[in-house]
Amino acid sequence: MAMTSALRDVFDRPVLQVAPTLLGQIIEHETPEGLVAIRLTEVEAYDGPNDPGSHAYRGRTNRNAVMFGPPGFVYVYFTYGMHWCMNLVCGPDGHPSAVLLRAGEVIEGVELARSRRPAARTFRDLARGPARLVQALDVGKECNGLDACDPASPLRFRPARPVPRSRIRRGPRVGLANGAERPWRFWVDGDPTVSIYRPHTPKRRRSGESVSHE
DNA sequence: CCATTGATCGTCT
DNA sequence: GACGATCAATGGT
Repeated sequence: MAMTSALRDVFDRPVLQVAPTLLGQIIEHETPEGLVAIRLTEVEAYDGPNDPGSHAYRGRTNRNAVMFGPPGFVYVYFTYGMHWCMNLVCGPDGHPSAVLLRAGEVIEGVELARSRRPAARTFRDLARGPARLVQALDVGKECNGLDACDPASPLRFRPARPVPRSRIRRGPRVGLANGAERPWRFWVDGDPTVSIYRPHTPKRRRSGESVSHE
């Protein structure tokens, strides 16, 4: 079937163009428990083969396969042994780029989101961070490969008024060992739900563990 | 507010 | 075998 729709056109452009326009727009997940909707306040762009910070930098693997498909689909990955994060695939079919959804404001289903985020002390912490956002939505690996542009998909993109360019800031990406300096993180200036910046910290070896040759 | 640290396992080399 | 596109708890200022 032809993969065309006005909604998909939002994502079928270079990822650096798409990323800032997603701010202010909405991602929502409908489950048997109910609906949670989040207005995006922070995202990061990852540009496949040219980007040492991207999961697609070293080519296609089983994990990143969705990134190599058509735009508007959901790429979910597992990290740090315990967290899930979600992206929306951008660019033309075959170009592995995507936008990581880093933070947002819960605008529907606040009580449900709270029940899924017992550690969140405040409203603003419900989706303040990529793994937190995914937890508030109850997204996991079963959502990998879903079409966010299909109105029948449980996990879908809902267009809304984008944030004006004048209120958008950009800066280095978070938590990357390589490519962090590229200013491909975009956020809504002054929004309390934007995540706290943490630079990459290499993993420390526990004392007593051997150090390889050197 | 800030800095530090442990948790935990899929993925790739 | 090493390392994460992270978070929460803790303790200090």
